[in-house]
Amino acid sequence: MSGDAKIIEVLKDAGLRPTKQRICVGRLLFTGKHQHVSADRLQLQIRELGQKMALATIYNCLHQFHNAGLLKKVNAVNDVIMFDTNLSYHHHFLNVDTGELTDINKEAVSIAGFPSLPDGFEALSMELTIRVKPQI
Amino acid sequence: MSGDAKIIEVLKDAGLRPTKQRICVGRLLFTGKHQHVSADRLQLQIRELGQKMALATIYNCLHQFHNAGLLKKVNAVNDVIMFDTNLSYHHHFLNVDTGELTDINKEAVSIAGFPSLPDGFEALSMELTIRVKPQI
DNA sequence: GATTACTTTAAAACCATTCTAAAGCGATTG
DNA sequence: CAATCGCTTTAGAATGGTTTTAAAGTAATC
Repeated sequence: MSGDAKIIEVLKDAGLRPTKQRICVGRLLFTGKHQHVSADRLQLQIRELGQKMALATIYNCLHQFHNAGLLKKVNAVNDVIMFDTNLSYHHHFLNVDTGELTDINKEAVSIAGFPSLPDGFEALSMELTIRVKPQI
Repeated sequence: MSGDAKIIEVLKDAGLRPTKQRICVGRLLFTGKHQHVSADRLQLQIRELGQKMALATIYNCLHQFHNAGLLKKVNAVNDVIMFDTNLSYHHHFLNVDTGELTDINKEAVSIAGFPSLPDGFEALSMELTIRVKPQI
């Protein structure tokens, strides 16, 4: 399990105990390839590995990872909370049929002119969503 | 009720029977001033008028108005479906504390460069959301 | 005015997410 | 290594926004 060592380190650095469950979720998420996940889909993936984990635990993990800055929360889609392993500033295509998100190449879009914020407010983040659907 | 005549016309043009309930909701929505509403908030407004309407009816109205092109659906906020009476292309500030949406002046932002879509997909809409919160 | 089709309604169902409180486990200490 | 302490996990119940259901109501048509 040399792969787990890295994940255990990441968890510890984030101030999270490296429990069996967090390591399992971490292994699925931090593969190097960015992905967009929901708790539900993660549970399926875990089941496919022959393992079992309470949905509440998966939600716990995702929120803890998010609070630790290991995941980004993206606009919920069809009432489902989605997390993104790509932490850098970027935008998304949203397939309205499936709810699937795809990263938009950062260079492909640029937002020109930042609007002045309402008085007394500060900006936290900014995200462009392009809703797409398969052509008929 | 000379004001209602206009709303009845709008409903008829949309192919919707001008029922008491649809007229009531229409009167609250199509005031000339754009707004962002949820079913819940609409029900409160209706109650304040001393009227009563099943929540399911309000949801029905909102979806029917949306299907008829009288309302735009905007990104759900805190698991609440929001509708926008401003049909033109524009963007939003989202107050993360309250869920309140505010239109961004169209001229204040411009999106430069449209990314090429995934193969076989067509774009439906595009929306920029700037998450804001009150300064401490 | 009767018929017909569409609407509204209250209540139940739904479903993603969160909460609860009891059992489990990781770390620390001696 | 064993005992302890506090954080975690868990199953199941609760929550809350939205949708469905099926029965009663109402707009339009003839």
